[in-house]
Order: sequence, then C-alpha cells, then structure tokens
Amino acid sequence: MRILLVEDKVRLREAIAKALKQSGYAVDTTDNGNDALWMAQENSYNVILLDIMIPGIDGLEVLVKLRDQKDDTPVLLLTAKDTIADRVKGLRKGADDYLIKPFALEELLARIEALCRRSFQKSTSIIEIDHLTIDTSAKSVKKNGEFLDLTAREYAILEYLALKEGAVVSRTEIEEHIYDELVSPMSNVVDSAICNLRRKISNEDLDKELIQTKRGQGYILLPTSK
Amino acid sequence: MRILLVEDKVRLREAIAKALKQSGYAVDTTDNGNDALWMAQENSYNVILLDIMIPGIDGLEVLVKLRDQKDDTPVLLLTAKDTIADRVKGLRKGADDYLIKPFALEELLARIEALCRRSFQKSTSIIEIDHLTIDTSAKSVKKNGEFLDLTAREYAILEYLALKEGAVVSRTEIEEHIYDELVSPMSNVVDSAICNLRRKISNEDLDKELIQTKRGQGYILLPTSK
DNA sequence: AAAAAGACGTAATGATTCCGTCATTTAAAA
DNA sequence: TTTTAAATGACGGAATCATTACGTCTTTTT
Repeated sequence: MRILLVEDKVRLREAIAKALKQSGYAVDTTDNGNDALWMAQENSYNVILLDIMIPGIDGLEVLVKLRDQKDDTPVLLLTAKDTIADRVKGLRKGADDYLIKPFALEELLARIEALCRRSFQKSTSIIEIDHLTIDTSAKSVKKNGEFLDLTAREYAILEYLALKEGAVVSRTEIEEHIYDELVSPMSNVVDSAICNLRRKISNEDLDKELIQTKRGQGYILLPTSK
Repeated sequence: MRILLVEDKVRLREAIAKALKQSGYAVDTTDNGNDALWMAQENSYNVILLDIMIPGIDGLEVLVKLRDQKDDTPVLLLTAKDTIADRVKGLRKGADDYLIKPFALEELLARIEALCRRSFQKSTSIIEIDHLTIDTSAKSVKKNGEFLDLTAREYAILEYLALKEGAVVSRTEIEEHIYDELVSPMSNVVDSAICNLRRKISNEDLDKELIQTKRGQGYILLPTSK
C-alpha cells in the first residue's frame, strides 16, 4: 500500500507520515499542490491524503485536475474548514472521503483502510482462448477480432465451457446449468447447440476443433497449447 | 440506485427517505436489525444506511453479519454516539463511511453519491458517452450540449446503464436497482422505459442505437468506439 | 469380420419466447 | 382539479429454440 500525503504544516505532516509508516504503508510526502500533482502522475498510489489549504494550487484544484486526467485514485480530503458546503463541494468534485482537522490518527487509519479495501476489487472479465476473446461482462465473443453473432443459449454454453476450460463437461451438467427447467430427456438440445456453436467459432487456419467430443462423457474446450 | 435505510426513529427515517426519493433513489426502509439483514439478503442495494442504535440486532452486528456473508454492499453508518473509538470500530468492521447525527441532508447525499461512484469504479460525477453527457450529481443529461428532458425513471435507467457501460444489464437487474419493493413482476415497465429513452437520446448523425438489445440477456450501453 | 447397437452431428421446421410499441389506466404532483 | 409521469396490458412481428428425423461414425457383440 502506497500513500501520498499532501500537507504543508511540517509537524503535522511528519506525525502523520510516521504513524502511517508504522502501520506498514509506504509514504511519500509533499507540502504543495504542484508537486502533489506531479507525484500523483508519476507514481501510482493506493490512496492520496490531500490537505485543502496548501501553497501553490490548492487541494481542491489538485483533486479536480486528477479527475480530469481520469486518475481515480481514492482521495481523502483533510481540512480545517468545516462548513457543510465545503464538505459537499469536496465530495462532489470526486473526493472519496473527508476528514476535519483536528482528527484522531486512529480514525484516519481506519478510513484509509476502508478506502484501500474497496479499491482492490477490480475483476477482469475477459477470457482469451486461442483465437476467441470472450467478454463475460458484455457477453460478447470475438473471433480473430471480429464480433460473433451468438444467441443467448450459444453464448451461455460457450462461456460455461470456457470457464471450465480443459475439463470434460457432460451434457447433463450443461443442461443443469444453462437450462432452468428440466429438458425432456429424449432431446439433444445440447448437441445441436454445440453443433451451431462449432460452426460459428470454427477457424479455417486451425484444423482442430476447439470444442472436442469425449465420446460417452461429454464435451471439452481445449486450447491448442494444451 | 436503490438504498436500504435502517433507522428506528420514525420522523428521522421518513425525513431521510423523502429526501432520498426526491433525489431519485429507490428507497426501502426498516426500523430494526433483523428485518434489515433479511432485506439486504433478499434484495440488492447500492448503498445501505445503517443506524447503529436500533432494536433487535444492533447496526454493527448487522454489518458484521453482512460482511461474513461476503456481501460487500457499501455501508454508511449513522450514529449519535461520536467517540472516536466507536467510529474506528465501525470502519474496521467493514463500514465504508461514517456520519454523526445530527448531520445535514446535503452531506449525507454527497457521501452517498461518493459511495455509489466508487462502487462503480468511477471517479467523477460526469460520464461522457458519445454525444451524451451525464452529470450524476446534478442528475441531468445533455445531448450534443443541449439538456434533455428525461423523467426520473428514464434518467435512473440511463444512469445505471451508463455506469455499467459496456456490460450487459438484464431486465431484472434494472428492476432491482431502479424500483423499490412495490413492483409487479408481469409487466414490461423496463421495456417501455427503454423505448422512450431511445427515442429521446437518439442521434440523427448516428445510425447506431446507443442502447442495444441483447436478445434473451438484457440491454447494453455501447459507445461507438467499442 | 460383419452386424447391431449406441453415440454423436447436422439440418429443417414449427412452436414459443422475446422484444418493441402503442393505447389505456392508474397514480402522483402541481 | 388539472397536468404529468408511470405502470400496465395487449399485440404484431421477429428471432430463437427445442424437437424431430436421419445420417455418420464408433464400439461392442457374436
């Protein structure tokens, strides 16, 4: 965890920095807005503690400039001013939290923790398998960079196979996961869906089928590398 | 955006609920911990406002139980107690923010906004998508620089789609986040709202629909760049 | 080795589901 | 009350899906 602390009062700055370091954070400090902006651009911090009343560009401006640059590092504003209008203004401009001086170090630490906790939940939604790119968030599939036109069912099956890449998946398993009601036993819905899928995702350059059949067991999605 | 408000004092609860609704949130309320827990499990909220001193299980316990269940809905604790130890305790147990009563509604609103923003990984209140500019703070939308006249629902749906830009959003997900408890299931409110929205945000210069339908899956807001 | 039985692939089709829109009713706000 | 917004319900049309039927291939049995 790396933190940027922007505070012009020497003693306060050093007290905070010391406390943060003791809690295991890597801390960079500065006493003015220009440097703060520059440091934030050069490095990537988990949290920025920003005093509003600082020399040079003031804290709020630093915040605005950061957000303009699409920098979404969590920012906690520190200030001595405490009118509600100020707080609202700060939060509306993109701050994540707001603390009024004087504050207890304990509370600062707890709030920083809360900010860090949240910033750590980015999840990637892209699965790449050979020439296929599956975006589970957009529920779209690209073959060699071009969007494929899959139906909802086809997509669902492909995604399921992709998530279980390299594992044999039985028909019943697919039925249970993709179809909510019970499918009539004497039908081969899955077969035909797989058939259509294969046609759509097939690649002329590759002679191999991406979806292979394990006779008597089910299907398996196998990348060429394996 | 859907919010769960847990507060036992009737007048305060209703005042807050009213203010939130006026700001365009879908609000469910309860006055005790047990119901709160149950409601949080049943529905999916964007933010939970949690008073600590409530009948039944107290607010902190509700928080702890939620986190135990891997529910990471942003929680804002409300309390009259204001010792630093309490605040630290609340934050350490997984709260995302903390507000001391009495507070200004304006500040509450600003903090809720910040929490929503963060849960969608956005840093500013302005979202730009193609020819649309959405100001989530002012709750206004511009098309090619001109303000659009959207109804509250229309705005709410557009905002939600925009926050999830590039991801498929199902009808039920929209219903769950835009409408509060009182919705009849067998209606196509969402469909017609989307229909009206499309009409309003459509752009003659563009032949493409900004809101695309993924048949059988839901809707997706896709900028032309993608 | 041949035949039978079983497993899987493919294509066509018709029923069904899903979606968009409009007209009407209900509810809420001014 | 008047006005406006939201919800509902119905309906046409389109896309999708399950099913059927049949062909091919593989395995097993005799």
